[in-house]
Amino acid sequence: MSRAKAQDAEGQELRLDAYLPYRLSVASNAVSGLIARAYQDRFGLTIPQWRLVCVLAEDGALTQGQIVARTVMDKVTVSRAAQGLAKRRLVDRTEHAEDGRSHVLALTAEGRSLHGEIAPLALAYEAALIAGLAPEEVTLLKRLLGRLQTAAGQLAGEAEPPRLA
Amino acid sequence: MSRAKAQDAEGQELRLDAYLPYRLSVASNAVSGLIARAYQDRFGLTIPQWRLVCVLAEDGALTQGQIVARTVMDKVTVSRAAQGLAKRRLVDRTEHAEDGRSHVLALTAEGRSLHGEIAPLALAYEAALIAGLAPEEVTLLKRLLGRLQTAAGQLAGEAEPPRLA
DNA sequence: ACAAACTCGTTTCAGATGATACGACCTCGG
DNA sequence: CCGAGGTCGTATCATCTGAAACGAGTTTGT
Repeated sequence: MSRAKAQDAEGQELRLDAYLPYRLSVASNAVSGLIARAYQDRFGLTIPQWRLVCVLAEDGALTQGQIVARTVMDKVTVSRAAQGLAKRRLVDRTEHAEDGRSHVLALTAEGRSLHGEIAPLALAYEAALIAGLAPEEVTLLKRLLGRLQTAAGQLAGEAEPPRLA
Repeated sequence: MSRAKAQDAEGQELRLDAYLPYRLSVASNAVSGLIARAYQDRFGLTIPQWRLVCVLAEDGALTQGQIVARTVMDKVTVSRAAQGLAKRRLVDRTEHAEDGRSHVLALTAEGRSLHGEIAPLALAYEAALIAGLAPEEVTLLKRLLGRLQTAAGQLAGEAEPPRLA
């Protein structure tokens, strides 16, 4: 009995299947793998490239730095994705007028057309994934994911680990 | 108006910030990065190694094949994680009595002791991550993640993409 | 005006990842 | 038996990733 009490005091014992970071990682890998294969097979796009196309279609022309801030990608990843897209003439890189270091990225007509093709497929995948869920569950899920992300960001900023219970 | 109607018929337009696979990936990367750094810095464990330690502590001795089935990891990943742990004498690899190809992995005393050290930290991280959430929200989140995982698995099995709406 | 310090983006390098091929072993049918 | 085909785990390779160094350009301070 004192053993059970000690466990309560420490929080529950650890079970991998119930461990949130594990569940999150497994679910994310399953979904990302699915999506990645679809875009790769159908359009020859990697996920970073797809994200670039997507934000450029949404926001118009952006510098790489802005894309790094907008999406949560490393600047190296963005750089490579931009090179790949530029080589295929899906985006246009023009010199930034006011800053000689920076380039402005924008979709070409072909890039916009590609985005128009992929977007319905992307939405169909999302719809298929959440087919079994109630709309309010989806809303809540997205909100919770956002909270986890910010919580992880804050904890990463702190040098110290969380206090042990 | 006919334009808005057409959008409705296709489902909403695509916005990256609201796109579930994106949100999931970003949240997972943030959490995994945090956890990975913590285990690496404090105990010199990679995430696959940590998962191995965890399932061995939970389930006792297992073969690598069983671990592959139990966790969702590639057999190559498991193989390398097991080698690393064996080199540090945290797990013991003994020949399988009935199958000469297979090895049985089990935690050594040192491995169990390490697990005892990490588990509270792991739980503290989880607790810190979900600090802002209601308990029933956490339960629901885990269930929803499970559903996404199975949905992704099913879709990956099918050759065809989801029907466009 | 000029040098130090900073930012943008690329390159390089080291580590992680997973598909594939492989060697070793087991099993099953003849 | 024994050979075909399967499974367990490892090795190899090609790819992806991000940390760090770097060149080019800009800003700041004096």
